Amino acid sequence: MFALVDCNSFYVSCEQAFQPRLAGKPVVVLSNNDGCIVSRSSEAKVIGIRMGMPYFQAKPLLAQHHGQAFSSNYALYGDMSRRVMGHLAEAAPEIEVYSIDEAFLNLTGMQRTESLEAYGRRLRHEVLQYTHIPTCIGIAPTKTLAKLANRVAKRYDACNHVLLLESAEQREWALKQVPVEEVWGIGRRYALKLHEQGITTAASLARVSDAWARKHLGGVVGARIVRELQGQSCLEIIPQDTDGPLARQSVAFTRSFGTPLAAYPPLAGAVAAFTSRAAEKLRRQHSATNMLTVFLGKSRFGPEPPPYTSSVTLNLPVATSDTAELIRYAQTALKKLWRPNSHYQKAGVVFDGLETAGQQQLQLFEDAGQVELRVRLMAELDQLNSRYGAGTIGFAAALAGKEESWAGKKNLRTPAYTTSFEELWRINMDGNSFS
DNA sequence: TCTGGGGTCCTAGGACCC
DNA sequence: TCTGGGGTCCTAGGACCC
Repeated sequence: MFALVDCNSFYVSCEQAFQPRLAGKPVVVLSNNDGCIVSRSSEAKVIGIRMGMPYFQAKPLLAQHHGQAFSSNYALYGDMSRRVMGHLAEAAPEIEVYSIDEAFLNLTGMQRTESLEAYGRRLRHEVLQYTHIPTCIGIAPTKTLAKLANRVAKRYDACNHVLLLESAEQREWALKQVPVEEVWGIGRRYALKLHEQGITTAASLARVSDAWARKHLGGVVGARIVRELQGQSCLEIIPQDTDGPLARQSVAFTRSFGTPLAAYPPLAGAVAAFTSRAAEKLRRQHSATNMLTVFLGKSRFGPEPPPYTSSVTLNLPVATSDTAELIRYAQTALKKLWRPNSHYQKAGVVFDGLETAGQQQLQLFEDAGQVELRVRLMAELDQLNSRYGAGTIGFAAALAGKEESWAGKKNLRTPAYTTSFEELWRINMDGNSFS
């Protein structure tokens, strides 16, 4: 059996954990650049604020209902996530941290001491008590059904945040409650296709043939979804080592600009800065890259016609994680990409083809001592930035045009209460209130 | 004025080789 | 008249996730 533990309105719940006065109010958290809504309290959902809604549209609604918006504070959310996951890891034999606010648990053998339903309720209570983060928990024989049970638990008050699907009758009932577009793995395109076929609920999707699923829902992926809905487990828990960051197969840093950019110099500055940040991520997971992509994006809402993004990919002769070297390659890519009289709204740098650092072959004629020196320089740089804050030290190329043009907005951010000494939670000792 | 960011996996089709 | 076929590798693009 699998459990899927999902934090409710996670970013908003993190803000509420430190500001109890926000309880019961419409509260939202904004995406980077304060662009759109990425997390909503249930009160915010009720007044009609949709996921992904641009902030400027949500603003009047929030004002009217005395709600509040916050810029996203990833230092805080990341740390709160680690606390929640740490507790879950202690409570189950195996855990897969699926996203910042979700985890799958393997519950094999857990029924011996208490019922799975009692276990789920106890777990939820403990997480709430230790972290102030509310969760919902779905428990079922497959990961896809556990996700579905979680959905139903979120929706029906009668479930009281926890739903166990054990018998065939329970499963059939739950499948009927969930629209097909809410099944894990069914996105907008597939949902449209399914509706055209008269398949509107998870229950009817569970009855399509293997061949049909293969043909119309992306091959093996679709076939797997259907089997999992039928109760046949096809997806295992993917555990990860708990110390150090999860090693990714690609690493990216992309951002929208504060204002659209046409001139080359500030774009070059932005791309250099984004390359630096992506290279830091690379080194943090002890990887080196042999493939670099730079892309530029134009506004989808402006007068310019599609395509909205264009990119250039370079295959590197030797895998590297050296910021200076990567900035040089990125500038080469940018020169190929940039067109005069275009107004760019965003840019990004992506590294693919990752290898474990230190395994790369030395380039012919390259001086080993020189390489060693560069590696140490990067390590020093990372340490300084980690101790004194991101961007304390970096490359001059990454500064061009920053303040005037490409740096984004983040005007409504709350303090990083738990990870920054400068921003610790302050308790006002001479009054009765927190400040 | 103002519309996010970072990932994964899969398939189709071309290039290339024998 | 007759013009192979199969395997592998790579990449672009689609679809999905949170």
